[in-house]
Amino acid sequence: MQCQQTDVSNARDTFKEFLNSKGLRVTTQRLAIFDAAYGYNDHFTAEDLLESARLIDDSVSRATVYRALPIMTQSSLIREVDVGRDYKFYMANKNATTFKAQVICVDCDKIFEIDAPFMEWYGKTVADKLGLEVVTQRLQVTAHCQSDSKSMGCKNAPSRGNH
Amino acid sequence: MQCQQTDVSNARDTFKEFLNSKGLRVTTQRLAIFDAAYGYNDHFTAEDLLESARLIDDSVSRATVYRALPIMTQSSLIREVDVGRDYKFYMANKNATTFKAQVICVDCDKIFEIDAPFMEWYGKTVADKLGLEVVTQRLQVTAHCQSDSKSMGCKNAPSRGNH
DNA sequence: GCCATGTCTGAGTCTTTGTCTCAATTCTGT
DNA sequence: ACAGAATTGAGACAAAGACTCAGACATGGC
Repeated sequence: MQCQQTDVSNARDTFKEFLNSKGLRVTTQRLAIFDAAYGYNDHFTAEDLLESARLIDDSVSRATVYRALPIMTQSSLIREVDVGRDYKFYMANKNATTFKAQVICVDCDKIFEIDAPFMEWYGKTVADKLGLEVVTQRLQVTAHCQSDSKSMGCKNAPSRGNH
Repeated sequence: MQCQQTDVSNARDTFKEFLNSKGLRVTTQRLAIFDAAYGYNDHFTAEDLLESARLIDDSVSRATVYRALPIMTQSSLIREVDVGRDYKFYMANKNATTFKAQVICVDCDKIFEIDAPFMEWYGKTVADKLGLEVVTQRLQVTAHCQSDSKSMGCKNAPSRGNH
């Protein structure tokens, strides 16, 4: 817990440095939004983030959250997690960035992340073969997870927003 | 070209059979939408499809297009291609269905598809390890494709909807 | 510590994708 | 051809997210 807090503080400083380096201003709203984002241990949506940021600073507006998200994503402190819905998920990039696959349960809406190290190799292969400069890679798996005892514990009916 | 037309006719018949088998009706609108979809040699959005379908039958409404898309997807004659935008792309499933990765150029918005056969193995691995029943798998790569002579030919500025 | 400058913000409006409703229409089996 | 049920079009509706603009506020220079 204490260690976690130190991490968050470090990340916060990194974020401030990032803002400075880009000539962007360090505002209380941006910090509130950042802190809210790092308060999650799981995935969250823009609307989730708005709500949490408002607990820290109740004046934070929707527009500011939507404006802050691409900045935080660009800083690599936050990661976009696309799960093929009409809205996006985000996640604090607390761990070292290894290649991950997202497993999305079609029944209970939960998102699991698992290592997919071969994606690094795949990215290089694509870059070589096609002469492209790879920017991002995403591997998504949708699955049922409610079937049996081996499963990761989802036995819930579909619902939205409980992440 | 002639061969292609035969393919399209076959697909049309397959679609009619699919509708019948599901107790769904064969309507002029559904066929117009289907023909419009098979008229594309590339990816298209729901709005693109609405426009093209109206060239065949100008009474086709937006609601009917959106209602037809899941039916066509279910029939496997059309494939959903998610590229992490706020809207979905679709594609006629003219070729045999192998596992594909989508390469999306961040500069010119073009979508290339390339074989990614190892995804089948990966799906099985995930299923085994986690006790999940895999439903779908998607591998997306975003990249710059305008850099050099080896590239696939995109030298364009960003723009939307030119597929 | 204060000021001027230019960035950032909040509130609300607007856009876009996609869904829903319901009366009118049109397939389909008989 | 007919009845009955599925389908349709038009438009209302919903939700995510972008845009606008006047007022607020970081920031660097003094």
